[in-house]
Amino acid sequence: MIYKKLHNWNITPKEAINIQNELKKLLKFKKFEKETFLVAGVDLSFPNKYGLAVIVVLDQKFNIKEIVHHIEKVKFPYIPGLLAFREGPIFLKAWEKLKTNVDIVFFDGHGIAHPRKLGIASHMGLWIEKPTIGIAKSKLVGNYKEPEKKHGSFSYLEYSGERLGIVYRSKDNVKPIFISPGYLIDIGSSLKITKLFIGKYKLPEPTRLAHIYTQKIKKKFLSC
DNA sequence: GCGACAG
DNA sequence: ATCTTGTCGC
Repeated sequence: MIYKKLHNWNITPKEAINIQNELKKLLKFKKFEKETFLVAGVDLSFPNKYGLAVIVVLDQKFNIKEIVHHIEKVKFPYIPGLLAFREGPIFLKAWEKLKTNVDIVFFDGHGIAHPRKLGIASHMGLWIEKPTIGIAKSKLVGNYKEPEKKHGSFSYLEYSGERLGIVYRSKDNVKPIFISPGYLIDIGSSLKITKLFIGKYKLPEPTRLAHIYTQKIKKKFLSC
């Protein structure tokens, strides 16, 4: 798949923050209305000094339609708030190898639930020009009330007077997941679509499967 | 200055 | 994320 090159990746943390402040002005959100669609889940692992990105495409019945991956040396450190500058470039190389035209992409991390409203899901959404949703296992910023222990319960994640995401209990008695829209989708649709992809586990199938493959391919890579 | 801090 | 086995609890 193709994408729009919005800026260089060879930059300093300070420049990265400036880029985020500029890109957030381009964000748009809307209701997702397609009835039939394909989704993709993205995740990365880090064997040694390398970054390994995996993209798994699923249909609405959780059937795997395509899987692609890409490995290359990581060039940016992990800094809270700047995750996209570490994982984004590697994900985009994998995206180039993808042949299936997907309708929504789930990322491992936040969307607009970010200090500058530009988490990795929002950032990559702007590059690939597709609706994106951020699925994080812990919060980066914001306040919220702990959801009830029963699966299906949720509360809102608020930051600087705004509702940026949802804290959703996907299964009984498990830590909730943090759902936030990335780009071209609103909060309501993000929750609705995410619910459709929760199977037997806490994490939605797209990112859960991407994570499994990220670990599997990493082992092969390390053993040869 | 102190605490928080996606993966 | 990564280093790593068993183990407590639903």
